[in-house]
Amino acid sequence: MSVPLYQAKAELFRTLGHPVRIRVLELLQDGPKPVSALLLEIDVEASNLSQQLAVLRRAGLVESTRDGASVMYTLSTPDVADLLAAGRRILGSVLADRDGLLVQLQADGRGR
Amino acid sequence: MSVPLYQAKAELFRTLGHPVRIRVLELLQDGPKPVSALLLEIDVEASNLSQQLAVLRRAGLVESTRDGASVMYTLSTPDVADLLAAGRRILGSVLADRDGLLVQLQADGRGR
DNA sequence: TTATAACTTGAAGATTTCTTCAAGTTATAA
DNA sequence: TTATAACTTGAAGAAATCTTCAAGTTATAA
Repeated sequence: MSVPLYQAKAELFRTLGHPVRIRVLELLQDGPKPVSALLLEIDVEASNLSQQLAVLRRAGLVESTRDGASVMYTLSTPDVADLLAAGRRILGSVLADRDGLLVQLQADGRGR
Repeated sequence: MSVPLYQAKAELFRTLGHPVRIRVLELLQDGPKPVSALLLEIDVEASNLSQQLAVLRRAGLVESTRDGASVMYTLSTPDVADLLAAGRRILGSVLADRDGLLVQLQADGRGR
């Protein structure tokens, strides 16, 4: 019944393995946001975003609370920021500047 | 046709999203190891391990060199360790939250 | 009450990823 | 030369994940 630790880790990383989910987490680093705000910044259909938010919720990475007609999302722990930052660093050392991604990465790092 | 940064990030995380690949990276943190040594510690068929090693190689996370009849694997950057450590921390805070909820839930159930 | 905005959900087909198998290298031992 | 150990590879069916659609909530405005 107990899930091995390395499997829990794999599941955590797999949860991050989707462009929309990555974007959501990055946007939430700046503070709680309603779905409508996420929709303005991420180019995806509402139902699709909802599906991805559900994945993040199930993994325990975000939490939602209803606020009137809208629903607010928050990172459930600020540690998520560390993970994203570590990811950025790895990309930096691993990416042999394919089509300028490295340059984007540097700009991104300074951004926040 | 450049790959957006957040997509590259998602691919990186997805690469980590497999128990065998996680274990390989963890084992390689202690230094280079031949496939035979990995096989001793990970319960998986040789061909399956090879497939997973190929995924890690394609992602640029590990490098291999032939040494006589055996093949040595190394982390291509020590930054990988940071990523795994960050993952561990998140798991810690997320599981702690979960457990807290579980306790609450049980207490609530007994209450009525 | 009715309508609408803001989201979520379940289902289903499309796409990816996994696991396994059979076959193929490369290096060394007999 | 032949055999064997140590790995890798391509292919194929199984399993998991994605995207989209239709339908359903919940809260508020008309």
